[in-house]
Amino acid sequence: MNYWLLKSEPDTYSIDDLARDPQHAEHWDGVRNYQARNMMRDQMKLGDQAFFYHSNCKEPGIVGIMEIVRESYPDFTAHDPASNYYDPKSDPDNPRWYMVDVRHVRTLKRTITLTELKAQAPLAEMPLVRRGNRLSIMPVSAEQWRYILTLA
DNA sequence: GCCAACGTTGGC
DNA sequence: GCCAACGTTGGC
Repeated sequence: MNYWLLKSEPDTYSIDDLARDPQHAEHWDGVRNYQARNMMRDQMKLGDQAFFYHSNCKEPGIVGIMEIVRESYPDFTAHDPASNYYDPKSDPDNPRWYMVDVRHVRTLKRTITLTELKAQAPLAEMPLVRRGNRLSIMPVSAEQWRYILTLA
């Protein structure tokens, strides 16, 4: 099993939105970066777990845990002109972008803030805490996963 | 709102 | 294939 960290801006889609969904599950759409797409498309497997990370907000950090409940399939929002994620260059017959389905596992009692994560020596290698990293999907090692959970 | 860092685009 | 210009991300 693999572990991941998925970023979302809470103003757009928050952990509460996911928890509120009747199925507690949603498609993770709008990934428009090739590196992130490749990881999602090629390495994200059913049953993998992922941290839900709130970005670009007052208190950026890890707020919850999700599980991958459907492996990658074409991101239909890329072909919807009304969508913010519309990509006219993506051919529906040869989709450029993919998404997975995630299920809410639990919301942490508190946010593990980016500031706090940056202060942890065992997490120094995480792309998240490294300068200038903007990947919206990144792998988390089993060691890092366990360590982060001890902070919660 | 600022701006550094990074990815993408497209002319050449 | 290079690289300047531009757009986006996301912390602060």
